[in-house]
Amino acid sequence: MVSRRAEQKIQTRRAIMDAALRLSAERGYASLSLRQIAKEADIAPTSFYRHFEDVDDLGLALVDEVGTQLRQVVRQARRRVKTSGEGSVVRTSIETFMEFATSNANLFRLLLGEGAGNSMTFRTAVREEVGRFTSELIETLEEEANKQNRPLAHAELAAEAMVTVAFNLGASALDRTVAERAEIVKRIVGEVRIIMRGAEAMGAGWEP
Amino acid sequence: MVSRRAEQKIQTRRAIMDAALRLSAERGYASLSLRQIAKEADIAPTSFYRHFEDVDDLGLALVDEVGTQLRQVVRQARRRVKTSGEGSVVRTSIETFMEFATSNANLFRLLLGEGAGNSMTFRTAVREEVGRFTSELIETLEEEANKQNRPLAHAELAAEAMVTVAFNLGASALDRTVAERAEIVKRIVGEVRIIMRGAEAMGAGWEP
DNA sequence: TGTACATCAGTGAACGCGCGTTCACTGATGTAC
DNA sequence: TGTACATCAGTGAACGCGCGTTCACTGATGTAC
Repeated sequence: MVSRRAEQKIQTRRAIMDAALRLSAERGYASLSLRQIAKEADIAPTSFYRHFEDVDDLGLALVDEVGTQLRQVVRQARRRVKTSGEGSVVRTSIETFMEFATSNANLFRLLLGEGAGNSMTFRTAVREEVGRFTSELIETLEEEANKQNRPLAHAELAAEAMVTVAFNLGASALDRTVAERAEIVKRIVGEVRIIMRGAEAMGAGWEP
Repeated sequence: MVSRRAEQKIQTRRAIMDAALRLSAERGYASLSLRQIAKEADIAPTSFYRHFEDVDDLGLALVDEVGTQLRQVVRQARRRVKTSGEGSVVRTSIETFMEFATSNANLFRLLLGEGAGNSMTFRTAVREEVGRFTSELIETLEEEANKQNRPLAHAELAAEAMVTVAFNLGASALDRTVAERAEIVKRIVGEVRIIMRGAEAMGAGWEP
């Protein structure tokens, strides 16, 4: 699979995916047409079929890609904090996440902008990708709790709430101006802190 | 505006809105076509224009309707708890909310399933409706905090996080079986409690 | 290395289809006198 | 009350358009000998 032909094919596939991302940023993934994508990618509409079964199949490939990238980036940030030993892991994760979301708005919108409105397969794929992300956050929370000897109640619930807040407010930030976006990031950090505090309070057996 | 003609017109308008809701439950609002809606409503495609400017205009009317209904229902539940004096206001609100969401799945999906992927006007309208809901929750939280003499920190952030969690997990519950749905409701309640606890902990000046 | 054949990414023409929108219309309902 | 006219919700034909998909093709690249 290193022949000129194979390389060319991979390149075209890439062009199609990039074209779809560019278009979905403008008009949303749900309204993409095969012909629009083909035109944007500079290929004949019929050539699309050499790479994907249909537009939905392309969507799945994109969701997979954005999910993988996002988890990679956040994992790296977490590792950086761990080894350097400075900064809060949770907070750094959120900041890195928002950075990624902002600079990969097109990819990210795909993961969140479009919960419903699309085919069932697509929705399921998105949900799984978000689930994978949540799982990694649960692990991080539990590790951190053990290390600091601060028990956490309901790490799964706390993680799910954090991811839901970050992803959804994060998605809403993409439409906004830079100033508004900064404001939203502040709110996300504040809300995640409240959740963290609540989980710690419940873990400590603290009763109001 | 009580003439036979006017009554008829209102009835047809209702038929169009109901048709759109039925169809959007199956295929999602974003993929509705004017002709499909007209067919489902048993009118000629051209008659649609006697009631709405275009499909987007119909969407705005639906968003307005579902938002108003939802706030009304939750407000009533809150009042009931207040006057009877039994049960937690917050918890009852969530339960009522989920009941509404479940039994008005079509309307509700419209409010949440479709954050992006649609026109900017539509997204803005949805956001405003959710904002109105959040505002009412903030008031409730503050009233409750005063009454119980349990100070709350960042009521706005806490309310936003609660609404985000409830709306989004709530929306994801609509696709599921009854058993899975019950499970999700439990998770929402758990997560909202964590948020509540966090806000109280921060308000009490509790530091870990 | 040269030749003959196989592969296969990319193509262009053609298809039938559902779409949104326009237009001039119909005929029941409403209004003025 | 009866008559003449105005209103206007609902219509059916027609339009041009972009859509997804099929098909037989081309010609560069790859492979076997």
